[in-house]
Amino acid sequence: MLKLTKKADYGLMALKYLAEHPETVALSAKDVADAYGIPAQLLAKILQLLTKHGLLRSHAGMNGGYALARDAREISAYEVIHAIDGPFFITSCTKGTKSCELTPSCTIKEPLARVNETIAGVLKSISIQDLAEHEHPAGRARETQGLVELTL
Amino acid sequence: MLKLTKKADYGLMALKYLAEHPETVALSAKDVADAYGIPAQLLAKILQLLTKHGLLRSHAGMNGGYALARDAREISAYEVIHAIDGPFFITSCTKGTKSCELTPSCTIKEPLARVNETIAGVLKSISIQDLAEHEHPAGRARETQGLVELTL
DNA sequence: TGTAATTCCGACAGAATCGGTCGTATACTA
DNA sequence: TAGTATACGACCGATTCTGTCGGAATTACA
Ligand code: SF4
Ligand code: SF4
Repeated sequence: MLKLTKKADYGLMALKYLAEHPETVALSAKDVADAYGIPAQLLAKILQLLTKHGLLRSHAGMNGGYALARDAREISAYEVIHAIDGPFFITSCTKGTKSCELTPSCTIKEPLARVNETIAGVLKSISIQDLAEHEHPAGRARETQGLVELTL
Repeated sequence: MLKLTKKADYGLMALKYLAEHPETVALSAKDVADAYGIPAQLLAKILQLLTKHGLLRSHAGMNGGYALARDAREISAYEVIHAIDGPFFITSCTKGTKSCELTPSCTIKEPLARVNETIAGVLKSISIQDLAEHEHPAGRARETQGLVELTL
């Protein structure tokens, strides 16, 4: 139910971690996994996905690892989710293959498609940088403020 | 992955259908199920859930069925989802029971909680009425417009 | 009073998705 | 050449989701 997968969750954590260590050339999957207690092999696969989608740059071999492919503020949460979990749809229709078979009779897929766009917009408006900035427990620091318009 | 369950989907369809038939006193689960091709017994259980949460009023026996408990514009998509799928959380933490065990080390749950609130806000701003109004294929009719604010 | 329609409820099974592991191949560095 | 790290695919157990079944309680109506 409208829930992020843990893989996406882990991916966001990892990217944030990388964003917080800009000085290092590259961090290995294991480094990041250990920092949070994420299963290392699983995170490795996630980082590979992110690399394949151009969000990270990887380097094999000793002292290898991963680094952000662009500035943290140019990577949106939407991209991360999309890279890890595939196309973003809140409904089962529009899902390319295997759409729900009552698509023809369904009368709410249109409005839901707009809801989908709205939520996607929210996700697109959030950058890794935004996640990293808010260490501050009390959020009294400069606040990123996005305005999302919903037109049904 | 950030996807509506089919139950919630069906629930929304059913409520919309009820909203479109205000003249009838009550419609049986089977009536609605047949109208769209939804498995009848499954829809029955869904409608029962919605009843238990006060979104519908039910009446057993012959000529019984379900009717909206309030005006269609007073019922939000959020309530429907909440009634059917339970508490709304995009993350696995904050989920009361069985939270993800790396909640302590996790540094993104705070920002994600705000994203959660934002999306919940989007859902709350959508009423059954909104869904029902937009039969019009080309959405050039009066548009419902909500503004959702995202503050990370 | 009896019967049909209908809600109500719990249990359950099959399917799909998800989380995580393993094994191996490949690439890079020293 | 040895060691470190990514790359990739197969696989499996756990969980969640979808849908079905069976039966009990309610109500209308003949
Ligand atoms: S078609 Fe209607 S029911 Fe089927 S998935 Fe899309 S929205 Fe949900
Ligand atoms: S704690 Fe962090 S990792 Fe665990 S669910 Fe919440 S957000 Fe995801």
